[in-house]
Amino acid sequence: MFEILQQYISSKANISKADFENIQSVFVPKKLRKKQYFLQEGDVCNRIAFICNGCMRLYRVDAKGTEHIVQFAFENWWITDRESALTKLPSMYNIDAIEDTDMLMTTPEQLDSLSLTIPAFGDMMRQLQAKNFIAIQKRINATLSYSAEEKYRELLHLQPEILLRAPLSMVASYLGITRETLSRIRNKM
Amino acid sequence: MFEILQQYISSKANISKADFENIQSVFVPKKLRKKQYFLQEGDVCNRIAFICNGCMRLYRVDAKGTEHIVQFAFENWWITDRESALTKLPSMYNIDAIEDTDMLMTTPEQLDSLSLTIPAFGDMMRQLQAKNFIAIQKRINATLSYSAEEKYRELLHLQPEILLRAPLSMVASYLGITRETLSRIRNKM
DNA sequence: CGATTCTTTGAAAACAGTCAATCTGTGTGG
DNA sequence: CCACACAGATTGACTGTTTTCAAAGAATCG
Repeated sequence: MFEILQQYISSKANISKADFENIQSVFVPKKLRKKQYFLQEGDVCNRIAFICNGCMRLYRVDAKGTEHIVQFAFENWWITDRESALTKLPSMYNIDAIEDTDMLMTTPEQLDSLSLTIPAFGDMMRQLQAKNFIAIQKRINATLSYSAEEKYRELLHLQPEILLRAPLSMVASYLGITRETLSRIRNKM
Repeated sequence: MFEILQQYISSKANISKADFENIQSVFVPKKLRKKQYFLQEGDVCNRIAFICNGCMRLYRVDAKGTEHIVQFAFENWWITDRESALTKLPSMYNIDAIEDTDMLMTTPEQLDSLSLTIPAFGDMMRQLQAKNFIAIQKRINATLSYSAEEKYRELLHLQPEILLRAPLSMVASYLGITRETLSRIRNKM
């Protein structure tokens, strides 16, 4: 699993072997079965995971019991609840695996301290956050501007991998529409 | 105007007078009239502004000509289009003032270099980005989970200042609903 | 095969959008 | 000081989209 992390890092930043040893040393490998939780609502999140293999989701359950998926994460993505990690308050989100998943786990604090001691790593993390922010802002935009069908078309265009790997009911939840509506849209197209 | 920035910074980070001199030196004061643009769609954004006084909005105009407000910004907020600033590509957003506004302008690059030379300032900026990310994630959540009325109630609860300072048509655009729907919701309550 | 999980379909109801007209308040110029 | 224009907010009637609820139809897995 560490090779995957190494490949990922070396594709994004110029980091020496020695530094990579340091980076590697803060991670712990972990496997999750499909449906297994990484974080449950009510728990404080003090972990962040790098996904080597598999697929996860971050979602919230509303008062009526309906799930709303905020984020999917695949290979070479990071996943955590930043809010709870920052505030140390119980999380309102759940994170679980939607496929059997291999990941490398560490804490946000350890990533921060790596960022300080290895500037190139810090730059990489900042780049990452910036891209993340941009992606999420685009999503706000899509949610505000588009009808159900347009949102689906945009997803098809920008993130087709989600459609290949997540069940349609989760795709619907991610788009903020019902399964039934999504089913009808697909049928029409 | 610089006193406002100084107050803001000293409330968030422990920074010496000398360092503050350095920080101050990269900012240029600028006044915007109501309706004046800070950024127009199609231009590359290479500026970031700290708002000392007034109120601005970041929004997109869709194919039908409808405006969608992504963000409001008030006193002690920063505003920019991170996407265009990072990619150096033309922006798809507009930023303008919805009140006469005093601001302090600089470039993202200068903030980055300050972050490197003054670690406490860098920490502050990272904290800020993290909070920003959390806020925007909550907004995704609201957009996905709530009906028009629930979104309005949440706004009333979490960001009442928007209702006090922005015309209702803009509030509606921010919530992703029409003026008319917002008007009817308010009437009913 | 049987059981679970996921997807589709239909009909009715709720919700929000559209269009057009009216109303309200504010500020400007005669 | 009044009349007018303008921007913003409201209202009503209508249309269209999406949800809801209930049922049935695939697909997957042990």
